[in-house]
Amino acid sequence: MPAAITEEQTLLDRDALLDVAEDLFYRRGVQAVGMDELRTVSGLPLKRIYRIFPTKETLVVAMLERRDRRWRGSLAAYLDQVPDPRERILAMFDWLGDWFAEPGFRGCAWANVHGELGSSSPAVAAEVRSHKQAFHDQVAELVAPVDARFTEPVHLLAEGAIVVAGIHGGTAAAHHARLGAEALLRTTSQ
Amino acid sequence: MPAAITEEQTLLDRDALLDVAEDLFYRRGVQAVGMDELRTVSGLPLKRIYRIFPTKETLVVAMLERRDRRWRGSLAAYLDQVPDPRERILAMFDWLGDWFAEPGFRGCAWANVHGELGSSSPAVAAEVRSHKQAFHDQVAELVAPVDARFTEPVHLLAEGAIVVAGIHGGTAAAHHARLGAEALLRTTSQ
DNA sequence: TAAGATAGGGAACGATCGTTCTCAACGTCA
DNA sequence: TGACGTTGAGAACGATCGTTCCCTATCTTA
Repeated sequence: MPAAITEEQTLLDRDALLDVAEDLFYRRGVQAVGMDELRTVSGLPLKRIYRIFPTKETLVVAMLERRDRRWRGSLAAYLDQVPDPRERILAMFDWLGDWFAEPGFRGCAWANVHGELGSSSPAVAAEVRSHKQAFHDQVAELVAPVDARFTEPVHLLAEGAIVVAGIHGGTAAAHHARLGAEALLRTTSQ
Repeated sequence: MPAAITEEQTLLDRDALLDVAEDLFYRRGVQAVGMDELRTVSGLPLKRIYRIFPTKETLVVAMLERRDRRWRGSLAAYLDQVPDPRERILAMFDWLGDWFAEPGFRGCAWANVHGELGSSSPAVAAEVRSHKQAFHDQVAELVAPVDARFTEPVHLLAEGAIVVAGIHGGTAAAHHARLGAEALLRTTSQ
């Protein structure tokens, strides 16, 4: 009803909209959720949605961006609590296990979106690559204090665990990956 | 024009249709390819398509089934050429690298479809789980002659390599996974 | 208080989805 | 040869997609 929407309100709406979009897109896939459903669930008028995000594609990219910040931030905060470098590497797999155990866990949101839209939307594909690269670099920083040669296998164990957990459910993949990482780390003399 | 379609013709049409569906679904995603496009590209009348597969979902499941037989068969044939048990494990990563290098490689077809339809189609989700379980068991048979404790990490390295290669392209992930497997295998005394 | 600008609510747009139906044309068998 | 049954070609169906537009109601400013 008012005749002027503050910039602050726009940011609030933007965040509320991303909350709804992230939940629905992750649960059911991007193409299975229409803009009308985002309107219904968020309670925001379609006009406002399209003023904040001119297309569905930009909304998807923004959702992935914010999720990336939160996801990697949560991981970093968890790892910061572990002082020992070797234990910190293994803690990543504990963090993954906690994630897998969350209700509604359905694998890697970026990989899922990439499989669905990666070949038709360059913007989405770029955002997914950006996240995956950032996660890889985060693993590299985590592993470097022990032995940088373990960066790639540790990273691949983590990625493999995410995929397997996403399809089969449960936390077993995180434990298996952790055991694999332990075995690798043992190959370096202290 | 004829008034009776032989069972043999049905099998030929079925295979030709699965060829088209597998190619298009893998390249662009399932939801991005309509039944009309399958008709156009395959040259088969829509009526015949729906006689062979009563719904799009059954077509997707059949496509995944056949791809699973071929994919795992190709891997098994490649591994059969390698007599040494340790080398045979590493050869799996060479085979993955060859796969990653194929033009049009776009990651794991099963993971992609699972991300797109897994939450809305139980039949598709079951087929994906079946394939992933079968691949896991294939890795278990491959690894057991050396040391069964390496089954899970080797499997996760392979799954991780597939995801990373699907998003970033290139064969580097296969080489990294192979190096990781070599390091693991060295931890067991010959 | 009157004029102008912008908001919300939701209908409407053209396109496309998976699926079904119509109908003329043909092969098969009495 | 003629009735029947099945086919191919594609129109048509209702639903839904992302996006735009209309119109009334409200707030802001003169």
